[in-house]
Amino acid sequence: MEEKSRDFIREIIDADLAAGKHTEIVTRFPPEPNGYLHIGHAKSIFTNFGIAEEYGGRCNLRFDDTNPVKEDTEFVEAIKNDVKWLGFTWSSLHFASDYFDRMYLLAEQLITMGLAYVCDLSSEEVRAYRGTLTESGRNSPYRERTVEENLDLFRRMKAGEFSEGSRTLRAKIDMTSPTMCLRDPAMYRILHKTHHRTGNSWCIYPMYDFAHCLEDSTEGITHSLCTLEFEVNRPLYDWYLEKLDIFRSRQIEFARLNLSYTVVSKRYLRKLVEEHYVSGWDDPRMPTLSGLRRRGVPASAINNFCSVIGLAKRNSTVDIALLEHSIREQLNRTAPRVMSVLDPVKLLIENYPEDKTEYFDYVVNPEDDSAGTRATPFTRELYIEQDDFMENPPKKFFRMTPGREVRLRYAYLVTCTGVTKNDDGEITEIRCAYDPESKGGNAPDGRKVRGTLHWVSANHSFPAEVRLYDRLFNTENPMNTENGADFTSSLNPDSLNTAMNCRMENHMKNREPGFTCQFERKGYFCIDPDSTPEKMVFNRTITLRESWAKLKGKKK
RNA sequence: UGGGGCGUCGUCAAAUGGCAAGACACAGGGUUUUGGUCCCUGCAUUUGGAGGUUCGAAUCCUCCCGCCCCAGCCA
Repeated sequence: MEEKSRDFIREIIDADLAAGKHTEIVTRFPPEPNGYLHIGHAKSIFTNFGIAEEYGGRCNLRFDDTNPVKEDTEFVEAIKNDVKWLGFTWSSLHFASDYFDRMYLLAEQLITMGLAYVCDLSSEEVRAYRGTLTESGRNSPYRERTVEENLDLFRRMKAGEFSEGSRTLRAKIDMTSPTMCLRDPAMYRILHKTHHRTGNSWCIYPMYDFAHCLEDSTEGITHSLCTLEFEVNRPLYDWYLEKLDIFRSRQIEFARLNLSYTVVSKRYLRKLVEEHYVSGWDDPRMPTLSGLRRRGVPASAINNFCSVIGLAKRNSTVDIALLEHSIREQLNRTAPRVMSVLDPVKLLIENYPEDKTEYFDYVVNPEDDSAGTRATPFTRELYIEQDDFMENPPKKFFRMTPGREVRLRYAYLVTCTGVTKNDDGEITEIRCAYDPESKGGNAPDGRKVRGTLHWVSANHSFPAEVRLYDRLFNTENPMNTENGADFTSSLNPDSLNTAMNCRMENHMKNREPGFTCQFERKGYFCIDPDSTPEKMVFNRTITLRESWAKLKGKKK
């Protein structure tokens, strides 16, 4: 059985189950439809859906759409799509706005119980009456209105008789409470705004604290999992459910995900999009689920990452290397291998017949025997990677260099015989001689050949665009800037480099956007939706681990 | 300086009074027709600090220190 230790939430659930509190575990993922989902949400999705699945229970998808000024249906569809992509199926789909009638009735009930009142204080006045962290607040002058008056006023609020912001419905709790949210929190505010689902049928909208616990309770959510910042709101969550005497959902808070070299906050991601630092919510550099998907990150890698980082209450920042590891691990197992030359230079094999074409067996995926082999054409004129050749190489460089023998993967051993340069001194062509006895790349006498190069046949390849992505930010904590500078000052100017003249093997021609593969020795890539049959576009998902790059860096 | 939380390796994170897991990162070595993968090895005598209880403490007690959250008619 599973040796893995349980996190504190599963321990609580186990205890609740043991105590006979529930017969079925019900959770929910409750996004506000005001932006796109990001990797932080993936953690919430993974735990909410994951726990429900594990306990044989249910998990709902619920849109927390109680604020019409921020929300939009555009986001609803995108969010549903992202949740499905991660591989989860909601038990049922809900909208907080579907419960507006019920919430309204429960609000009236609280008024009737003498536990809520209509307050005419302006927002500034409310703030002044609220007190501070160390001084208690004062009662609103409207606090002692009669039930009848409150009911009448609240109904007229609903009917649209009052202007926006002129009144609120407040819970009557305790203005002296050291817990700020218990100082007569607002339950309803007046907002003469069109809601994306209810249109103009409402002009009063419930506040989060009042709405959320009712949504959970209504759906029979047994464990309402949310992030740490809601910990201080829990007394209020419990207060509403207790006073109304309805199903008691239990709120449990866990630490939200922070990732190094990344910004995970809707507000800042929105800024990146709106001010065009990136091409959109699904820009492959964005930590949004749509961005990661377009980048070529498999859903399985994200889920694996979520399981590896664990669940706890302490604030932490996960090293992005952990995510990168999950991505490589997944892709290594599944991605077919391809030889593509990103920065081509011509390689001429002088002693190879001009009109000859040979085909070599190419292992599609060494990690997956069932992927089989493919025939790859080899001719006299090839392309190789420019940085696989150096005229004056440093120590430990064991690629091509004048006079040295290297292997052309799966084909032959070749020895560099010279180079051709243009007037600017740039290398336009590398020349070499092959050993006909080394067919397949095997040294006939067992001589050692350290370097192995990838290549494509000039006449059996086509040009394509490749977008080389790197981290969006240069600093570990982009929010931590020098003397108050904006977080955009942490942006990595080299997060995107576009290579326009890459050479692809011909068999890549018919592949569709989303197709993922490994360009050998280079990294994992996928076909971008911008791709057309005339001009294919690839995204680099992530490089391979590069001990050579590390070595180079050290020498410098 | 009110209230609510949290401090275990560089980064995540277990251990629930009985010899401080694991992963990532890092370092070294081996295999290799990808400088990839894979495989070995090393990496906290000590758990924010100081006392105390105990045969025995990361776990219990006391005091101290540090960090996070709350003063929206946002969620």
